[in-house]
Amino acid sequence: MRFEAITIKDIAKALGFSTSTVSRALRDSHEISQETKEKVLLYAKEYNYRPNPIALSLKEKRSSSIGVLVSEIANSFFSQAINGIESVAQEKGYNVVIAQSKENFEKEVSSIQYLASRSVDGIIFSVSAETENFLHINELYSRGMNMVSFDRTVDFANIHKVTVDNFKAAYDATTHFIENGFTKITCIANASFLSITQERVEGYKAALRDHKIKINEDAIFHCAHAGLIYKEVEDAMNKALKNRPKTDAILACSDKITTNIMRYCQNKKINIPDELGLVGFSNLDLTDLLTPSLTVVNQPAYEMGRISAELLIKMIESKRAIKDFEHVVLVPELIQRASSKKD
Amino acid sequence: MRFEAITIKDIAKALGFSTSTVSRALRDSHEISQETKEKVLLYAKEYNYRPNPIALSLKEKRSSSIGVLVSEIANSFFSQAINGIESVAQEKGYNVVIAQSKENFEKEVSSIQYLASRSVDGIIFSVSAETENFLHINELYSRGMNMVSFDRTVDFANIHKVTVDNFKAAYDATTHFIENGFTKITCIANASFLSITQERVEGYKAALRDHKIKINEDAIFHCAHAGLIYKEVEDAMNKALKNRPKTDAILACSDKITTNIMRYCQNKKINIPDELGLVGFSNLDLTDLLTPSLTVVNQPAYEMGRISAELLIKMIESKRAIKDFEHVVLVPELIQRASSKKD
DNA sequence: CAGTTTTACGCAATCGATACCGAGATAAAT
DNA sequence: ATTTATCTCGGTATCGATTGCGTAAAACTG
Repeated sequence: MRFEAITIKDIAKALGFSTSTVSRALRDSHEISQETKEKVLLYAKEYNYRPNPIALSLKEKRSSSIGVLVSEIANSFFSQAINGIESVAQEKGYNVVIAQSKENFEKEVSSIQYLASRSVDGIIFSVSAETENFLHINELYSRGMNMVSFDRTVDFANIHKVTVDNFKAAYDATTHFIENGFTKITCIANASFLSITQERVEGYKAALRDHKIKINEDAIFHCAHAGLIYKEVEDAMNKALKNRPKTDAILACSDKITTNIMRYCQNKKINIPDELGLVGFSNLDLTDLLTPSLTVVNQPAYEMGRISAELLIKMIESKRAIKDFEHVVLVPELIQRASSKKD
Repeated sequence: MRFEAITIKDIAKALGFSTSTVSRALRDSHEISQETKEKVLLYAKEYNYRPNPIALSLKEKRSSSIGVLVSEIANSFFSQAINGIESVAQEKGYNVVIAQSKENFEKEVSSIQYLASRSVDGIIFSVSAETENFLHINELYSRGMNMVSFDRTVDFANIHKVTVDNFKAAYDATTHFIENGFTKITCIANASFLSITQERVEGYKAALRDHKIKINEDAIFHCAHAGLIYKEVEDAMNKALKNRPKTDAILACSDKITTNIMRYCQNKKINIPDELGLVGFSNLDLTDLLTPSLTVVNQPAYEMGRISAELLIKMIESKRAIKDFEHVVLVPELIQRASSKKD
């Protein structure tokens, strides 16, 4: 079955005009008489005429749609970001096409090529946890695709980037621990080559350094699948608590890692914060309801999505190639709750 | 800036063939010599040729994309459902265009018209909490748009529907309460005209009836904005606990209502389950970590998304109009935890 | 060897909308 | 009265890919 819409040709035939006349009448051209315009507009309105965007896309060589590539939709951070992207896109007359990498490199490559082959006008992306090289991104980019990198960004110089100040986020979280009497702080983060991981780990180290606490590289763990798999978090926690019996706090550097650490502590009956302090990066809106309520680093995901979409659309609609690339850095919020405060 | 892809015309010009020959060579037509085919395929591969989907759409009168209308992406149920839709779409070569109603009727109407005007081949939708009439759906539907209704469904006879057994879900949850010694059970649900609300309320009532517990209409509350606004849940809770001082349990009939009730109880220092039992509809994966761990009705959102997409794509690709419409009813799962069990 | 079939390709229309160019009709200017 | 604008409108190419139809050359038949 097929949805049949009325075309400019139908209107032309019905009213006895040519398609060019109808087209011009609809676009309120000065070279069409008032009388003709009225007839056409009336008919168009009555039959609910809408220009076929596909025909327009072919003609204009643009599709008025933008692609979004994230690792997973069903992740509060990304769904909030998509929410922001979608809201701007709607305002500006674009639609949003979504693809997921599922933290898998091959799927990321095929997804991004899929988006490109679907003729999107631009792509907003956050790389997967397995993405060590950016050839696939670079290839598309150098062929002229408009792209904005957000959250987990890439090391190109000339591309718009929208991130949060991950260094500061981790620095503040670590400092918060120290100020609350925790000193044996373990950091469990995503894959080591991700931009966000490096920045967060650096922030963590800097805070320790500034407070004259010795940095122990064995107290830094990486989860290759972004904490998606419980076992990788479990392994890290086992090692963290075994290697360093005095570990008194954990800085969890991603949403899923945070959740899985909570689950681990519940399974192992580890009391938070008495036995172990916890601060996690999380965008879930339930963290205040956990027991103990969870101290979190909350990222302005919606805002990141909005800004990314605005930058991308500005780029798409720009007449000439962009020379000045922006790197927008937003400020994450440390929400202090019970999980990081000793009695 | 614009992304320039190689076209069939470029290949034709480069190799000295006509576009028809190139097209047929790429499609491995029998009327093209082996030699020519090899030349064309080699060149196409080298320059990474991909057919322009927009041109194909115009020709084939289909866009290979499906629209999804939900109330909110940043809702675990819907993001999981979209996840399922996207996975099927990817397999079958479709892309997914997403629109949100934000539980607002006007936005739903404009969003669905937007999707239709974007030439999607079909639409999967769940109506907003404000949607009392279905004229906008019916209008599109009668004009031949392929549509699948999921979750919050509509009362048309001839449309594919994918839902869960909401009656059973509420019946089982209520029975579970009763079996655990709760008898003064209040039900807080979404807007009264939503299909899911009616089914859940009926299930709740039936369970009471079957256990010879008097049904009190004052113990049934409706949240017009699906619990999105804290105040509406707060108001309902205030009335529930005031009007019926003996209320000993709450059946929360949606994700956001559940969360907000938790928040309310925390604010008011109401102990769950000692003072008040709680069972909520929720698809969050954190509910086991709450204190007390939350008894939930978990809906197979991912599966609902997959099935909806499969039905829709089958419909799109069917040669003739569908006559037999399916109503797929999945079984939600009651996960029994601490919030609904007295010591 | 004349006639027929097969092979291998090109031409042109099509999808819907737009825009350049041209042209008839009327009005205004010389 | 003739020329020149001006106003309105139509014809047609275009975007990229597909496909029915036509056809020249090669291969084959009797």
